[in-house]
Amino acid sequence: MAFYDFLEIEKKWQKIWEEKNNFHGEDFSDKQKYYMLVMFPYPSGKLHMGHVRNYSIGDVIARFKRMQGYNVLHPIGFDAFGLPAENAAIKHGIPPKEWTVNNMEEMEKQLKALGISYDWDREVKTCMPDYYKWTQWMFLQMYKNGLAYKKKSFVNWCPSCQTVLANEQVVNGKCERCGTMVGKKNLEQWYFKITDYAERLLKDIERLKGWPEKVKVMQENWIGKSEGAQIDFKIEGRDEKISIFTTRPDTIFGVTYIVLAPEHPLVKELVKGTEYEKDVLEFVDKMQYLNEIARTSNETEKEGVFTGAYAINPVNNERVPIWIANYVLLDYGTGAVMAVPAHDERDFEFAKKYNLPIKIVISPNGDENIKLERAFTEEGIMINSGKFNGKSNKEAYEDIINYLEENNIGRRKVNYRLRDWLISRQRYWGAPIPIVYCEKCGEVPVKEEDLPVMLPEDVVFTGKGESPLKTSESFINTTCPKCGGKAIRETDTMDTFVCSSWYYLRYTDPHNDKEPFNFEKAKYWMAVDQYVGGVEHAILHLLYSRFFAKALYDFKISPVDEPFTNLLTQGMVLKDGAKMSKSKGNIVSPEEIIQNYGADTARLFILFAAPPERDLEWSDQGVEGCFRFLNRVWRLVDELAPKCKNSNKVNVNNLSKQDKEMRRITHYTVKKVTEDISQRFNFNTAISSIMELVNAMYQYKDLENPNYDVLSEAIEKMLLVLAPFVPHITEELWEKMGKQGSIHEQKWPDYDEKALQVEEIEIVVQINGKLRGKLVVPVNASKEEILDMAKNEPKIKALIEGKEIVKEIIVPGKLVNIVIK
RNA sequence: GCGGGCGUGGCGGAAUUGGCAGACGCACUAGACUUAGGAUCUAGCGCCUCGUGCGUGGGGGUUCAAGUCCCUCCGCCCGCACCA
Repeated sequence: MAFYDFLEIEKKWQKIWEEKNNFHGEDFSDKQKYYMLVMFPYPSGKLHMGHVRNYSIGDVIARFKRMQGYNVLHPIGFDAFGLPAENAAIKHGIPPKEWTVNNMEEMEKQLKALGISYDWDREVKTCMPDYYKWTQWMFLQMYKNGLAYKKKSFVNWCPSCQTVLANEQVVNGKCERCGTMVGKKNLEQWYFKITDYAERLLKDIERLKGWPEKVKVMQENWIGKSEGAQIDFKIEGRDEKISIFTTRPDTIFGVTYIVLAPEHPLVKELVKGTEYEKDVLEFVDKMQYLNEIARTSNETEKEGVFTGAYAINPVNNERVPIWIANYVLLDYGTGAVMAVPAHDERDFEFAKKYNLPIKIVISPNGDENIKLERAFTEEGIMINSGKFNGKSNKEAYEDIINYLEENNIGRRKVNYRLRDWLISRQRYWGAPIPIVYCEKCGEVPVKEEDLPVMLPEDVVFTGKGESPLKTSESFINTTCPKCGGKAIRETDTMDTFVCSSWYYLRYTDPHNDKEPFNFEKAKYWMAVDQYVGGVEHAILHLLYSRFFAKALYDFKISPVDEPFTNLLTQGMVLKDGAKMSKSKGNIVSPEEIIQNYGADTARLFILFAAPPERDLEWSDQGVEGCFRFLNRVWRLVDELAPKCKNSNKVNVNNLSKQDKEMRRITHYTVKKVTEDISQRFNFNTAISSIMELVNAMYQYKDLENPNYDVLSEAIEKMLLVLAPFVPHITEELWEKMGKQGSIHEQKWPDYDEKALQVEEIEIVVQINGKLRGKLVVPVNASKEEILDMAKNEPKIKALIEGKEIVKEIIVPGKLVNIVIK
């Protein structure tokens, strides 16, 4: 008997698949298309178990859909720009390109060793000029359409990565990549105007029926829509006004002070030359050095100072003091707030601390004599609010906005938390922003035909806060595309999330050198039918990609305005209850597992141990178990192949009871696996039902007279349904069975409804809802017959003897419940 | 605080519509084969006070019947968090 030599088998088939190139997605095929996408990896050097899980899930779906007759696009590539490459250059003197290319080669080998059915012809690498040329082209389209602009403002600065970060890349005040506390810097930077798309990004979440609720809620919160009013307050003795945003215009009569963010541009003006100047500027200074988290946590105590200036409440001309405080943020709303301590918890806390007046304008029941222990934020009746008194605050909300608009002192306003996407990075290893600065013409975009703006190689990596591109003479000096005069290049590169915001489109036409992709090809393949990846991209990559799709759709470049129809967020791979990490020393290397057990075992374990969305606890013994199962399959087919090779189609008219039962299990398994994969992606239960089939086959084959036609059918169907999970062993056994062609090019098996039917079924008999006996009855027995048989079952008969029967419930095919007193 | 998810044997997890709780796998126990076994096969395996018993985080409810529906409490994980 040949043993299961997984190393040999996997090598053999990987070579054949590569030569035959049979996982190719065909443009414009008549077959129905299916675009199966996994999030492409950063080329860190080695695959980790998270990758293995991601790609195994994707591969099962791709192979399954292919067998079901779809024209499947299943591509892979590398998100290849980014900091680690540059850090390697600083640390070890290896050029970023060399480091990245080596890593990609290594990871390609590992992906191939896993036997994932990628269309390798479509591989994209974002760091190559043939790709980043088009990333730069995308920038130019954004620029042309007014969605790319430059502005100076306080930005997030990671001192470790020595670059600015987008808001999305700051997690709990820390750098999303390296975990360092992020600071603030006032810099001139490039932005994409994602805020123009806030409403559409929000509204279209409704259309994402195939996305997890969790991700949709996260995006909704991130966009953070709130409705209210913008109201102008005059400043006493000045011409300027202060505009505030509020969601509670109904409380405007309760305003007792105004608060500006410390960085608000008016602050310095208001205090200039006054006795308050010193204190205020000191406070502003202090705030600037605080990081985001210390500044914005609601556990941080509220602090503020009076500016000495007053504003006038436009509805009642009351004079209210203007303060600055840490709890007001410059970049939300207008950076200024009207404070209504009676009806806002934060304002209440602040007013108590600094002894500011509290004026009640909404009362729970209309009563004016009420005392507040804390802010009253619920609904009520308007008081102390002039002509709005006596109305419900809900009604007053509308009336007051109308009043403000009529008198031109305020207007209805929708505000979003989402801010524009900061895309400049002061780093080398990214796509250069295609802009030059001309002495005469100023900021000028590079002409499309001059793309790509190539990354130079004569750079010095200092790791010191400025783009290394500044050290390249050959790069920096250029001529103006407009006037031909002397000009210098923009030295910042683009955030790598720009590269990954459109890669799914490039896969549809990866070798096009005339345009980023052909519209018709993209139209054929898009949208992505199933996207699989980690939930850590719930906001970052997934929101940016949605923005790109919409912007490109508006420019008539993309055929779709939502890129991903269905999204599966896989759980993490844990070891000893924690995420695998170097520092914890709980890493299991995919390479080692493949070496010791084979790729098929690795894939099988990872798919079997938990449903895909859930976290998965690594278990060496679990791997062992999966390896045992594959050996069981191997031995079974190895033993039976000679007897089954030349068998015929099953003659259904000539089957014993056991033959029928074997066939029933075979066909039921096909049904179950088909449903588990296609309806719910429950690979774990699909695999367990195949295990049950194999167990049943072991029993059956050792009977006195097994029917080899039945066994042959069972083996064939078992191998077919197992093929998407463990592609190598099934291919080898398919060949052993004397079958023609690759198992992966076979049609997904059907099941025969008739084979599923049984003549007798087991029925549960309950007394008062408790299990008291079992009964085998003909499948077509009537309710009366079933009840009769149940009552005559000796055990049941004894129990109901002499008791009054209150109720009898018969559920055909399931149970009988006799209720007695 | 708000939002989302989860809680089932020693462990990972099944139970699709309210209908036999614990499929499948791991671990464990006993046996067979064997020079040997960490291979393979067979059997057992929720708990206990062994009953007409108990049991899906706790308590209550609806129902002939609840892991599943309702109420309530507890615990854990994830996301957001002074957003005016």
